[in-house]
Amino acid sequence: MEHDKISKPQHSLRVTKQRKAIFAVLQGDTSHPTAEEVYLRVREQLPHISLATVYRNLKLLARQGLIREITTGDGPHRYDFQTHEHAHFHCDRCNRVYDVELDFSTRLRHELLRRGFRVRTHDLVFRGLCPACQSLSPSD
Amino acid sequence: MEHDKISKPQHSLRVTKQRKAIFAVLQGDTSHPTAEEVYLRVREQLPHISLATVYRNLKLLARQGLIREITTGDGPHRYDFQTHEHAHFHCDRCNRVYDVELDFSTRLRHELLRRGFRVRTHDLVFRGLCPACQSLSPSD
DNA sequence: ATATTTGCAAACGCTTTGCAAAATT
DNA sequence: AATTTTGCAAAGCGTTTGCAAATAT
Repeated sequence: MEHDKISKPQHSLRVTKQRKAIFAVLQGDTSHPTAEEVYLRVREQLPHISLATVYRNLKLLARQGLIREITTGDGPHRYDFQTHEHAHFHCDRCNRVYDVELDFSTRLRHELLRRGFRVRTHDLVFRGLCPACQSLSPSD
Repeated sequence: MEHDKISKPQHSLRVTKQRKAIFAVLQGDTSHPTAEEVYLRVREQLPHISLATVYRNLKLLARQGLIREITTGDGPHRYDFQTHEHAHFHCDRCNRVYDVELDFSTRLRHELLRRGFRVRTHDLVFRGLCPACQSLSPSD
């Protein structure tokens, strides 16, 4: 107990039906759902799951690097099954989040390293109007 | 809330002492303060200002493009007097936010445009350990 | 057998809001 | 005079947490 910090066991993730279901929902949903949206979809399979469990697992899975947490800067976090290098576009109008396949970080991470920063993750989020919303009248 | 910017009339910004003080604090503080921190500093000048007024004005000034709102993805928003193109680094350990002068968006914005997106803003936030925190033992 | 995980409810941190009074234009 | 802005308190949203029971290892 005097060596708490170093001797803590490594949180071995257990395979629960809730965890599996959450992961599965995300795997089959490319819309970058929020925790609430994941909850609603998981409930179709597990009607008694609690929202807290969804939040807990999304955080956990993200920390493990199995999924990706997206911070849009407006509203709730979004979750992405895709963990590979890519950016996002968040539409001001419809709130949809689009994947943007851009390879930009290799060079930039390198620059950060040169400046002495140890980069763990990064988020590149563009905001504006998506193609669909540009073709609508400004009022509706 | 979203359609404010397109449907509301010209919001002619009035020059109040609160607004001036908030802007001035930000101008003289390169630490990327939170709304709460701005509040505490403004209170030295205007002891009766309310936190709500600070929040309101920071949002307003950011919407006008006079200051920049930074979303770190963890904790409160930060505010930056610097509005020119640059990225940020948010330290996992000390929570400091560093400016990172990187020129990356011209090319990327161009790519987004080609894909039909109209980009209004973007945010690039790196996370990890800053130089100062790397030289400390993991426990303290 | 032990550690983790769950559901529930309550609390949390940050931010926004309704209102009447005050200040700016 | 008209409109915006303020301070206050209350509510809001998204998220986290303490707990005892249930479950996975």
